Amino acid sequence: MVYNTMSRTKEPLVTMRAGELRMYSCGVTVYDLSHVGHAKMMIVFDVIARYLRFAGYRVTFVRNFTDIEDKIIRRANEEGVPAREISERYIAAFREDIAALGVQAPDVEPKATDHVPEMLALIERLVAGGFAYVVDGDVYFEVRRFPAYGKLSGKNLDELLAGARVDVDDRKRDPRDFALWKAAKPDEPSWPSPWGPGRPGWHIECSAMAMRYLGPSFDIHGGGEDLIFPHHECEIAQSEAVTHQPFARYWVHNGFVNMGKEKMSKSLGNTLTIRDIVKRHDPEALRLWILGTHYRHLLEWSDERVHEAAVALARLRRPIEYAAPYAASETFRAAHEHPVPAEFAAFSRRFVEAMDDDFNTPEALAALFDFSSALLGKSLSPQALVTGAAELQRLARVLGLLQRDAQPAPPDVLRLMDERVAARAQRDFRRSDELRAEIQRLGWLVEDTPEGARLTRKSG
RNA sequence: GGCGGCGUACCCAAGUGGUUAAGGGAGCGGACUGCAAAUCCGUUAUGCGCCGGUUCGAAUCCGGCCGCCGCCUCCA
Repeated sequence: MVYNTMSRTKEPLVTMRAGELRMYSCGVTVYDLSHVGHAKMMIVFDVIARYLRFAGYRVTFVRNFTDIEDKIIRRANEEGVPAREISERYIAAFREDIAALGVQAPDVEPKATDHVPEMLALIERLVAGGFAYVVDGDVYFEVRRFPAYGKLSGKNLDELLAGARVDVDDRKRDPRDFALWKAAKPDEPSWPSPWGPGRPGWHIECSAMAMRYLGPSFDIHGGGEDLIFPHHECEIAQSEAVTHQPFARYWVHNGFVNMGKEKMSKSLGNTLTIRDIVKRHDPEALRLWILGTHYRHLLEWSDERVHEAAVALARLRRPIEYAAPYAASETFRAAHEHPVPAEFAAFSRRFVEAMDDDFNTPEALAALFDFSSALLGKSLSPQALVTGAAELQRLARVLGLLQRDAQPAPPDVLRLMDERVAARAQRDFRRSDELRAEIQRLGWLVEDTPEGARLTRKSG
């Protein structure tokens, strides 16, 4: 089941082509560093894509870059460099940031400026079909000609007009009409067009790129909830006016990350960049924190909550650390080929059921935590522990968690461990404790167990 | 004003008609330990913003009220 903004209900997921799923999600406008809000959106759609693949779909995932836009141009003019330099700079920064978050690259990452011909073709068809009109080199979509306008956001045209704070531009036939093409102003990048040099409006790029890579009608279209109106509403209008078929079947929108009670936004100056967060938190902890709340719900930024997630992550990971020595040994080399014990099947089933229910990651995580407890609690056979831990990791990876295998300790840590074992044998606990503290400084935790001391990497 | 969302324990957060209201964090008591850590056991909501109603039965449905938030303008 997937919650569809269009119907405002959860609907069974039925793809247009059996076994195949085509998905488009609106990317970022590259004029500045990305913040936690972007991180949430990227992680949410990363998990959706991962899960759909896990569930057996052949997924084609497209996510664009908006690399021509007012704010990019303004910034370029401020710095006295070409717009392209700004967009390239922040595309590179964006890629670095989300790679640090473990977000997998989509199948296609188109840039708006590489698809101007496709946009022009679309606009020409809209003009030819009477859905758009030209004024002084600008081209506007005439909302009145598309009666379904408002169907996604639940707005009706009259109310839109009543509360209209839209820019009053008398050249437009109606204040609600939106720009498909903007005539070039001095000092702006421009492309030739049948209506003179200019640049594309914001909405048309997504229609053009989605259609180019996914066809006129595809399965899932996603983005932040703020894009429902006007962005996605406009995409639907301009696309469906041309194609006469549903642009996307399912509209999926993620909830925001707030700073305190306020929305995070550049204009309020309360953004927190991904880079700043990654400096002080394990990226997987950030991911766990984000996935601990349903994707459609609002999240309030808190360093404390992310820290708690780091602690929880260590717990989740523990069975993998415990299983590592066995898994590495010769005897269990083929452990992955052993079937997962039946007693663990319930956890996998619960995980899948949760994810099938509109990507309910909090519930899926609960299943993983219970799984983890089951692996830690009873004294399992090494074989059960190894296969169970492998299954736990396989599921966690669908959420982008527990990506790393347990790592062997470096030689200097092992040397200190040997020293500590010797000290303890002589009941020299003072020395033993010193060594334990020393090892901790190197990033490893020492746990004494009946089977001897165990080393685990410190996390969070 | 229009549209939408939220209010569940000390904190975060699932659950949207039916056994004892998930899970994580935090606290407290205990076991284990040389001490720890980890783990385990016990414990912290007879109640899910408030008031009514429907029902054999509601956190879940309906009505009203209170509080918080988002969109309607660039925004993930």
